[in-house]
Amino acid sequence: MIFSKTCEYGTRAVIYIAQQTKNNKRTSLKDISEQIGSPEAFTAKILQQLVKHNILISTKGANGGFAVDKKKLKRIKLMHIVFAIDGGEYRDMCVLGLKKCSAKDPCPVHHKFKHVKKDLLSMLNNTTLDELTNKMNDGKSFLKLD
Amino acid sequence: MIFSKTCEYGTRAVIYIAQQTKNNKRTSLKDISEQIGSPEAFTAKILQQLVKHNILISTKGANGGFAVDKKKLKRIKLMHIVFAIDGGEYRDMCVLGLKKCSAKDPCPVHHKFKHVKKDLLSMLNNTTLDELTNKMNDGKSFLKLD
DNA sequence: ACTAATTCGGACGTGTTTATCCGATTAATT
DNA sequence: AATTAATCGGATAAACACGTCCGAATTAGT
Repeated sequence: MIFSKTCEYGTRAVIYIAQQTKNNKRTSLKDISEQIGSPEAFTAKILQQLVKHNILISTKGANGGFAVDKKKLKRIKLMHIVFAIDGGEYRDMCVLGLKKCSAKDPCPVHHKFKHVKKDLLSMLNNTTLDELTNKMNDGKSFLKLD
Repeated sequence: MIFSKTCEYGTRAVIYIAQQTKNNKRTSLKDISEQIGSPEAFTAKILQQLVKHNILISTKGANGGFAVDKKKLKRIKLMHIVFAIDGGEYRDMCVLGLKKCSAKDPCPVHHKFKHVKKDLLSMLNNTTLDELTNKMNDGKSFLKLD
């Protein structure tokens, strides 16, 4: 859909990990993939990527696992996760796939789409990890639904 | 990006064809793919699909080519093209990729995303082919930019 | 009738995303 | 020291999206 599957799994994982972090728990790959309903080995790759981008902290060995730096919970935005995985391509996306679609040289849909794009980007840019975990803890949101 | 490449090419093609139709010209695959900058053979497949979905009319043989039923120019919406190619998946799309994300059982991003989704869908649902070709004829929009 | 221009349909090839597997490494527990 | 539980990194496989090729069918013009 709008984001790659990698990005979807990655975001769900980060939210779950952040939630556990708030409860002072580190969480393992196995636990994560079970809780968010994602393939384990594939999720491992995604988490590695997020560690490299300093969104997650990992510790090896027994009792190891993943966590989020608590100080960063309010600083990390959805945008950071999405950009870490899918790259910054969303900035200049064009509905019709033109490489250089701009206000000056627009595709026919440009001006009707720009508001949607702006809203999407500001949503990604304003939604914090902290906020999302709160919704989880309220018990009113889910990371796995079939 | 947001739509598949197939869908991007397809939409560009339909807009170009509609523009030619307005000038009472049928247009050939070769012409189309040149004008919108898409791979010819691949575009052929997409156009076939759009013919099957009654968005385009094709005529075989010498002097053949593609056109849009003029009476439909104001009836065909961006949505119809997108749905014909990518399917109706956009209706229930979830940022986090959950199959059954809804107001009742939402993912943590659901309520922040629903406005964006609504705007996107209404944009697709309100933008007519006629309107898009007008922007082309004004010379202020492009279907090919590199 | 013949030729040229075109779409149609099916098979095939390529590339990217999604996904798995396994050995190496690290750290806690016994 | 040995065992166990975990992440890391590289190779590989499967599925899907993207793209090509070519012969068959159709139509217009000569």
